[in-house]
Amino acid sequence: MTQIKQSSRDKILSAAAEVAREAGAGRLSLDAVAARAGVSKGGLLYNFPTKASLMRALVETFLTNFEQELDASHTAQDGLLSAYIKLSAIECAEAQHGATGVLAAIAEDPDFLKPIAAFKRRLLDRLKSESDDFGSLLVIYLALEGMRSLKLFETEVLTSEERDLAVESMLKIGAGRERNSTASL
Amino acid sequence: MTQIKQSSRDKILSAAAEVAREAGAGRLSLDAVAARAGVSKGGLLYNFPTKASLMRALVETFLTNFEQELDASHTAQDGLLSAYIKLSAIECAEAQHGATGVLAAIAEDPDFLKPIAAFKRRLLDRLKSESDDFGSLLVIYLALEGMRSLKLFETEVLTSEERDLAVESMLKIGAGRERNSTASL
DNA sequence: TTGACAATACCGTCCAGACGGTACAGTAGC
DNA sequence: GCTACTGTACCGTCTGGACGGTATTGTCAA
Repeated sequence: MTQIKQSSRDKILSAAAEVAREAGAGRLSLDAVAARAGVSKGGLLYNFPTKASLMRALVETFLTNFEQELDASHTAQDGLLSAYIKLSAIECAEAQHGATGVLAAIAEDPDFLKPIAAFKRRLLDRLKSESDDFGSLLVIYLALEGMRSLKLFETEVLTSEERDLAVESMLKIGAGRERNSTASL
Repeated sequence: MTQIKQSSRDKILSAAAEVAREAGAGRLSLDAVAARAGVSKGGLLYNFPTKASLMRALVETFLTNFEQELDASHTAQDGLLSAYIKLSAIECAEAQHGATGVLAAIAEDPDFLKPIAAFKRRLLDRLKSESDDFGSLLVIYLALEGMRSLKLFETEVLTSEERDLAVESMLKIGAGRERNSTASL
């Protein structure tokens, strides 16, 4: 019972992300999402009573997924910064990811930026506490933010080789500055 | 005559950016823009026959303004990279800038990303030709992209002091790598 | 074991309102 | 008298969401 509910919710959420990517973030309609998810509009509205609740779920699942993956990667041998760099690299190398749905949520209501901003700030503070060179950390943090931004907008500005080179440089800059770490490349 | 037309156009363009920022990028309506600009809807549609043409103008003016400012900053004493870093810093420190309108255009139609991506790629290639250390350049380029992204979404993740520190670090990383003097554009 | 009922998970229809866009008559200033 | 609008009225379309209906599954007393 929870199985069916879960899969239906997930289908809707990924359908929403797909529609947002194809039609444009501001052109996400419930009808289109329902059609994409193979669900009737009534069914969609059963799972998400309002459009706003769908958007909220889109943002929340994205953030919690990311945090879980980050915590999973952040093991003993990898410092948080290295884990964050590598996770971001993997995410940006993937063919598609759920961030386009987040963009749709923001287009719908700019208030959705608040939890995202809080999340980012919390992450930066965590990174800050593990670094000795705040200046370099900031540059790396911003560079990852930039990489994610380019990916988010699906503008293929960088080639995959350039992205790899950028990640390599970041690890080189960041590795030496990580507190108590045996950072490997 | 061109004066009046220009000021009216500009009023509409900045009004569109304001509406986008306040209501959300995906909630930009012509009625709201007209009201904001102190112009009738007829007047707006006289200047911009379709919504798409308004969006196009929003993107174009943003890109051309940026390129003009960059070329103006890029003097003999300042290399292109330094100029780009400083210009980005100034832009991100400003209370508001026109990029929110660009976001609205993207929300309306993802195709508007194409000219933006082309612009970014051209800029990166120009920077590339003036640098000896492509890895560091990429990190700086991405960091500026990230800074602009944070500003674009108006998420005040970084304090102004942190932003200054980041810029300082970028200049430090980038300055030594800049290929001196005669740069062929 | 079965029949009555209830909760879940949808479907299909309908509608008020918002939106982009058109048309056009009027007018202020150069 | 032309340019550059204003103001209003209107149309067709789309959208979010409300609502009533329904099939399936689960629960529980008799």
